Amino acid sequence: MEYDFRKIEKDWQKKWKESNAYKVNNDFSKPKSYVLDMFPYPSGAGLHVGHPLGYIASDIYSRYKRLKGFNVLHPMGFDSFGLPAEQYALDTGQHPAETTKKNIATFKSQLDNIGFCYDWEREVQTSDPQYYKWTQWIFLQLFNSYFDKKENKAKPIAELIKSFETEGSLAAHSSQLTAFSADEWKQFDEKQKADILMNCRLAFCGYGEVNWCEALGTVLANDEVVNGVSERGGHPVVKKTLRQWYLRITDYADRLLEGLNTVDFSDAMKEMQSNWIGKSSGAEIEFGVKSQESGAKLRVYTTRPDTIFGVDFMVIAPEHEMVEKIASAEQKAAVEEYITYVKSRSERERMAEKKISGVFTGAYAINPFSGREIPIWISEYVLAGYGTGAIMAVPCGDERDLKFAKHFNIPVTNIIGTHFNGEEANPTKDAILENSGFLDGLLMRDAMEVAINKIEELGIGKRKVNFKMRDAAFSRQRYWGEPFPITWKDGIAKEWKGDLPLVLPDVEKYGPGPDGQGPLANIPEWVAQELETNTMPGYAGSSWYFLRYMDNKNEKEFCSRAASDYWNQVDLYIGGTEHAVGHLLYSRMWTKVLYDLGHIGFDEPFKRLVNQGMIQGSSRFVYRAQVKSAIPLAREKDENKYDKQIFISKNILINVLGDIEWDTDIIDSQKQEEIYAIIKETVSDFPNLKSEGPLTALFIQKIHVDVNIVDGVDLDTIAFKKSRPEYANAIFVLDKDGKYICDVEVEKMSKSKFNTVNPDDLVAKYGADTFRMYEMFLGPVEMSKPWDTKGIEGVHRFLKKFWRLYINDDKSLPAGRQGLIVKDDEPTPAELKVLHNAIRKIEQDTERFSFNTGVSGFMIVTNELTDLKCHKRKILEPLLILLAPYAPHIAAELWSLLGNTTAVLDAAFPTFEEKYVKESSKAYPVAINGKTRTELTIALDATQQQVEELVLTDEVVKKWLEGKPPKKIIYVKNKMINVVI
RNA sequence: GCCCGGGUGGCGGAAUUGGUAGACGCAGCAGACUCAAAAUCUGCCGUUCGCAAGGAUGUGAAGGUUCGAUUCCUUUCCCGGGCACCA
Repeated sequence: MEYDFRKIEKDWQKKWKESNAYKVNNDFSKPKSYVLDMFPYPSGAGLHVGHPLGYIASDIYSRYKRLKGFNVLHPMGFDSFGLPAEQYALDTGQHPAETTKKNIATFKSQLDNIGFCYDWEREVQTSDPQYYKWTQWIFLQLFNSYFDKKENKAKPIAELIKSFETEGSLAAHSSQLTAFSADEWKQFDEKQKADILMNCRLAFCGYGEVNWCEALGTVLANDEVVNGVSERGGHPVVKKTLRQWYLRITDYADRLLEGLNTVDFSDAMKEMQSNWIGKSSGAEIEFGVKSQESGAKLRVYTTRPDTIFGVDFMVIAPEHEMVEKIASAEQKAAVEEYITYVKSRSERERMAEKKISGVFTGAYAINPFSGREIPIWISEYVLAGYGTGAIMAVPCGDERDLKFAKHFNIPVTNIIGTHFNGEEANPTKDAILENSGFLDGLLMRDAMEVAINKIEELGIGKRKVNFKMRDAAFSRQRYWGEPFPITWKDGIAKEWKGDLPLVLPDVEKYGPGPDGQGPLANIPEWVAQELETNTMPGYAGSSWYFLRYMDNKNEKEFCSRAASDYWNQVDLYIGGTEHAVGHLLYSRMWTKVLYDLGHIGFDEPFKRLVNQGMIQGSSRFVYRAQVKSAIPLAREKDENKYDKQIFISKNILINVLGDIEWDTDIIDSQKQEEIYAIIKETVSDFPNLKSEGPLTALFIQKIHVDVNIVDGVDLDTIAFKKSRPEYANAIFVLDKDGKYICDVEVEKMSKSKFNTVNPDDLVAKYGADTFRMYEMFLGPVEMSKPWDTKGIEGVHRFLKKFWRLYINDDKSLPAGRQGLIVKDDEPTPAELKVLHNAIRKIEQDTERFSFNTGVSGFMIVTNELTDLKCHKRKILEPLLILLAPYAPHIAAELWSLLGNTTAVLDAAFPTFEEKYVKESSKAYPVAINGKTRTELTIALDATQQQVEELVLTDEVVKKWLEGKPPKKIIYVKNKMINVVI
């Protein structure tokens, strides 16, 4: 009886489906565990082997928790709104809903193939009107709320309106609001009131810059812009200001920061989030400006007010409102030219730029303490959105400022004496200040307070806490997203009065609307209702989906309070670090808002977060030789002068060309001759280069080849010929051993690089259990690594070996002697020790997410029990329960073959018992000066003195001591012994 | 540029708290079984010197702390992720 994984897996998947084995009930009597994966965007390319890495980990953990007696919620769904489906619609005219539906069906069948324990009845899809009904509802909660700065929480905006009527603007506790009295408020007209309220709402409208592509008439995402032009078509892209929705996430900055102390995320993750929030304290200082326009003030934000005497120049953002006002007549042209240049640059480019650029405005700021005139510059490295969009530059203490000063020959003032060497800036806070007027002689650390106090005293600035984080842009000029339930009349935004959901209408075409508006602006009926034409961004639906899984059929509420009180926080959330600052911060904010408004009972969504690494693609390349024109321009159109395609094995090229960088497909003429000669050996009718004329040359191109037809680096030449019609008559120039060797490179896994591996293929060949265990065996879940299918055989072999502990599959034996060989004999102490070591190992490794070592633990226990020839029920039955989370199908089959009528899914995880693994002695490594030289078996309760005596009688130790007494003998109980000589 | 990770044999990786570097698996080599193949089993397997016993060396690089460093500290190189409209 062989391990027939195909039959076993098919049968069990069917049984589990029929018996609803994965159905999760809101059974409030049991302890709960909520295990969640970041749900996928259902791309047209389908699932590749990178996707399931986290899903398998969470599936193992869910099944493990179930064996431990928990009611486990482990759902799956789809983040099904998004740009790629819309782009596909633009290209093909197919409705995104149609393609999305198709893609989801593919994803689901691929997921089911791997044997996950999802309860599909709880599935959510963000583009489903029954789902986005509640996304819209939550948006309205945000729209109808404000952040009460005093209570530090969201409250209904109706309460604010009431307070305005009695207290005026004081009620908002906001410095940004222009002051008004209660009476004034009552006098305001509707528009004035609406504008003030808009400044308080958690979801509000403002103006923001977008990547505008005039030629395409549309707004582009950052990754659709490459080197300042559109990725599609290469059209110019400029900044354009559009009305946009925003979420006031900055009001939650402090709570988002503090909340990190209450969750179990990695330190790296917490650090990334707190850096993103970027809380800093310092001062805003106003400088008088000497320019054509008198009375202008320049407000800068600095975290180092103690360095105010070291300011040698100011830098303001090119977008800064003062630029036009202060630029001098002589500098005007230069300033305008610079601003035009900056307009064409993306924010990313501006920050990543190593080259220093900038222009002098011709104006000067006045240092309020020294009266010094400080030149005001413009540079792209200062962004308008950060702080005040203006900085005071202190070159002796800031590297970027120093580089700028050096580049433009601005003299540098040293205020920190010997701490500054003139070459490198020193950002220390521990220097004694010099050249610093009233701060002279103070330690910088202490001078900060002194400086701020003085600044406040003089009324030229104030203490200020600043956040780097900006409010989250929440609208897109796109079709495939949630419509806003908002109408606009006379410039006033109002809640749409119809019943949610406000359904996304069909459109004729997916192209942009007029004036940079989204496609919805093309629908007369939509516009006639004065509905908002923007749609919500991708992260809207994903900011709260974990709540919907708890109660996804609820038609009255987004999630009943009973369900959210029970399932509560996600106990374990798995996903990639690429979501560190986007999705995670947004969903944390939404959770806090829902909590503040009393809709849920917790204000952090994810209790524990585990990051899964990226699976990269390992691309394979072949080298193609062609005879073409030597002139680059002509070569583009030029046909290959030989009618067959010739591919040369990598090693042959390396022998001739060395291990060179392949950034060009042209090789020098002498090497061409050598390669030509080699080709000629295989291809006798290959055209003579010279006879084709002097303008003809040999070109070698490096071309991606599908990894699935390469075994390691050996190309399957027959499969290759079949892979494309133009390769049908390909000729291979092979190595001496007759092999075609491919080149290898690690890249992102993507269809276009032919390096994707479909889990379906591997499941078909080795089974889901093997696939699951192999993905885990690859390495730690958190680590990124390139995919390599080699090695999966080893895991498959292990499962076959495991099978043979239970079943005799020796075909040479008569049928009667094949089959189950498990006996009811009592196990020996050695066998019990092996089992209990395994229980401890698997339990620990599963708890700490070390699935790779868990798999190797299974291999070890299988090897050991095979060596012991152990076929005893009391050992092998508990072992099946250990294996069930990792390889559920084989475990279920053997469990049932052992005669069990209950499901292994609901067995009880075996209990580890110390008594079976207890040792009385240990083989200690004995090191001389830290280098292990021998081993001594010593009782675990031995004293230092006993150990020293034993060690000194050892022959190996004596040899190293050469008769001299040791300086010291270090004995660490249960670890090691070190003899110092 | 800034922030966060990672770098250990031919390859994936192990070493959980500073304590035997290379568990487990792949690949490779040698052998057993077989008419043969597949499957399975046994042994070897970082580099280097040595017949061997044994020694030297070795965790990206350079330094440091320590009886002892893959692990801690400093400097540095390379690779990956993020940087606000991909999801």
